[in-house]
Amino acid sequence: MSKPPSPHRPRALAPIERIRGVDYGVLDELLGYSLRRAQVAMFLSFHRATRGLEITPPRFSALVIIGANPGLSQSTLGAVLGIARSGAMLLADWMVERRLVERRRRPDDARAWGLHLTRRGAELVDKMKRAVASEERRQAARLTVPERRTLLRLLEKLAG
Amino acid sequence: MSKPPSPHRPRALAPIERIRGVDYGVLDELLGYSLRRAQVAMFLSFHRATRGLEITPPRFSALVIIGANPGLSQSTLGAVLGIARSGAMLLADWMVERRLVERRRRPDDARAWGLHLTRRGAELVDKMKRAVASEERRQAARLTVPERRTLLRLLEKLAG
DNA sequence: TATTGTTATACTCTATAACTATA
DNA sequence: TATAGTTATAGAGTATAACAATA
Repeated sequence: MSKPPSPHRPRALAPIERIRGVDYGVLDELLGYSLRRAQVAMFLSFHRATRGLEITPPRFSALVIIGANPGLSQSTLGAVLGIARSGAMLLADWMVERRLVERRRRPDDARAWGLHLTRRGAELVDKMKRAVASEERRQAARLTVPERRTLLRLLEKLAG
Repeated sequence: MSKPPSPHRPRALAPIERIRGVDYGVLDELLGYSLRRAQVAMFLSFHRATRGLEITPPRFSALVIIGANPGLSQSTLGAVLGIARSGAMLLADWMVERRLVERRRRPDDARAWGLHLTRRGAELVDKMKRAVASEERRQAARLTVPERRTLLRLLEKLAG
């Protein structure tokens, strides 16, 4: 790989500690705040799983989605991830540069690209899926198995 | 108020829709992804509650924390919010400029500022607390009351 | 030496807007 | 007219590093 030794900064990776002696007031009763804390915790878990790779949650999601939906257009990818077309394009550029994804013209619509995982991309996704799921299980070990299932269900219900 | 008509962009406020016909693969089973979707949903709820105000979740959290802990230092505020000292300072500047917060010297430590809500700040926080909690109840109406309580508990347990 | 606040700087992510090619 | 992709630009948020004053 002809990539420079990755000036990839570690970017302050620490959980949001609960500070002793501080009163969190109404924050402790708000879903928004609890969600953020939980999300930071899971982000750290994700980071442990993908250490050394240059992967972020949106990049991981994009690769998984492309793997499950070969030929997906960039616009649809953006819609799935909840980002603008222009951002989806940058994401696609990033994946293409690393030869994880290929753009192929679509026979049905000459405007759109179809995104496809390369062999290399598929292998990486498989590896990451396993690592992320495994590290997630480790983090979620704070919960019982039924609790984890309940949490997933309630989150889904909340997000609608 | 002598503030310009707020060049405050609305910043693409839309939920992350589930796109029909797209296979989400393993994402549907990962807590990380579900947490993000739920968090976006709650952010939108937060935004509806604070519409017109220039408030963001970190600013709201900061004001609540300062209200509950008068005299808090900027460094501690940063630790509570999980951001760097320099960012906590910018946050404090923002609140001081709007006369929501005052910096007062602390008798015990001449290096640190103590942060205090002004009258105006306290009033705003009270108003926002009610609005955010009320809008959150509306969003969380997708859940039953015990479900909401369970969700809060599981999130807390997960974040540790 | 360590910590608080401060300043300067840089980087990441993502949005908006305008443009082009095609539908 | 509408949509996919592209490009350029801008802004929010937050990090790191270095410095002064104080502990």
